[in-house]
Amino acid sequence: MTQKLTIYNTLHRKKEEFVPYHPGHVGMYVCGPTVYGDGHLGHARPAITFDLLFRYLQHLGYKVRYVRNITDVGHLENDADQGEDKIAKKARLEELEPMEVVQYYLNRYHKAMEALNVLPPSIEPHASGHIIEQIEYVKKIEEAGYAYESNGSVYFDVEKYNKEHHYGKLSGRNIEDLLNTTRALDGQQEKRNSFDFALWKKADDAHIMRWPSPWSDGFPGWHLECSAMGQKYLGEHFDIHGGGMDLLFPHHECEIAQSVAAQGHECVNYWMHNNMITINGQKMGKSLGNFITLDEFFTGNHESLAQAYSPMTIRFFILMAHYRSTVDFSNEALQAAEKGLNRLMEAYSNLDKLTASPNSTVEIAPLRQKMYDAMNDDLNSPIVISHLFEAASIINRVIAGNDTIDAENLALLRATMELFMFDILGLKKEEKAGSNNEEAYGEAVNMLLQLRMQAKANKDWATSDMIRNKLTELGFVIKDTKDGFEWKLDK
RNA sequence: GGUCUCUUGGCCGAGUGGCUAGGCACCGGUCUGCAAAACCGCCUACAGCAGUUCGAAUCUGCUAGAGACCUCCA
Repeated sequence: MTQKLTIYNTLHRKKEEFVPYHPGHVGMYVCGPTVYGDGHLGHARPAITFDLLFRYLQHLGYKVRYVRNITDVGHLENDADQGEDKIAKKARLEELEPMEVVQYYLNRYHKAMEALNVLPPSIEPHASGHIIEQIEYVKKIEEAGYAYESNGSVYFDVEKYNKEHHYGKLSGRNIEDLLNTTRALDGQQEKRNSFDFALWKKADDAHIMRWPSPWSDGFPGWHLECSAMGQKYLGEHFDIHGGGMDLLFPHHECEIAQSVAAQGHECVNYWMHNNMITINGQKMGKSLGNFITLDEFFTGNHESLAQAYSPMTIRFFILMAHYRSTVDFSNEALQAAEKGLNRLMEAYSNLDKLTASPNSTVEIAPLRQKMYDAMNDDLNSPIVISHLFEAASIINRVIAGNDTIDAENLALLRATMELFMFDILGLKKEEKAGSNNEEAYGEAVNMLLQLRMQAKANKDWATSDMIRNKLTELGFVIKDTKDGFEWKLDK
């Protein structure tokens, strides 16, 4: 492990050298999707960002346990008291079992992730499968004195917690600000303070998804699953917790409060947050209804899309921006990504055409190190890509005769492109979207036979026979008909 | 309203005190029967104003604009 990775820690608002809690091992938790709808472009961002990190950490030699949860319970529709579980609501609309809805969208999510070449995490725990752990977690917070029960629900006592700890240390808030920004839509008499958050919610009669607990039949609060499952699979201390910036507050802030309350200490060393994808300058999100699903990108079936964009184009597009910057979606930007990616892929294919010279006018080792430097600098994928384009340029210049490369550098060039393009950035070759090989080859055969017809008309028997003989040799059976031809492949 | 962030060339997007990425598009050239690709070259930007400095896209202040969070959200 000669490379020194630095990552931006949201907790301290600065880049820090990454030092794992247990040498050689990394525990990493990332907030996954709520599976009550199709994944959209915004979901691809954290998946790809932390896939990049996962791949790079593994390349550096760490044994990584990567946990990405599936939220399938507990998110409330509107404000905490009147809302009903999002998944339960959707289920009733579609007259399906809640878990049927979960399974349906989870399958589709996995399919999209696979298309994007996002590696599966080590563990993908479901919130619904960890109700017991969550109840135990609430008990611990209760025992520590940071929770109170109210009408069958349990809330976190933020005011009390804040007397001994800083509630808001991650998001840069303080409790006074939160008091001043009380929302008009509150009306939550159960809570002592508007900023208290639910640990356990009593379910009303209409609520389908419910579990028994010491307090009521109900469901866990939505910050709880990450604390409980993170602790279960990664321990009381682990290295990295990631997610979208929009989860910073309140979700991750509450997680910290929960773990400090339950365990007496924080459990995460590095908090990482990816920025949002915007559309017309606005965040792409469910609530705004301005999202484009991944399937729509892959098929081009959306009014805002000028064409279909392949999964690798989407992946490359996301990697062309740094994960902490916003990325604005536009057809021009995606088309630029598509063309740029093609250029890289073609250059990689052109490696086969290179022949080594005794002398080299290019040196690959410094270029390779620059790619490492960029990755080490808080996963600066745009810089890595710029150096990949430099590598592509070298390949093309050697072919054009403007540069020469020796065998050693050529081998290193190939290894470097494979390492960074395929292993670390996770790009892969893909068939052109919508193309059908067999159909295209068939049309080419038709064209040859058309040419043969013309040759026959011109009594150019040499050309006509040459085409027929050559095709027969290749395994085609040609039959002349009264006004044309037929062919089939006899294999 | 509170807290925070951002504003880079036609478009996307790095860069955080001097060496001024990269991609896409455009334009000129080489190559080519023509084209495409490739190669060579061109375009040299940092919202505005003021300040700090030998020197600022980069630091400070103000102004303008945009966005995020404060409510489920990747």
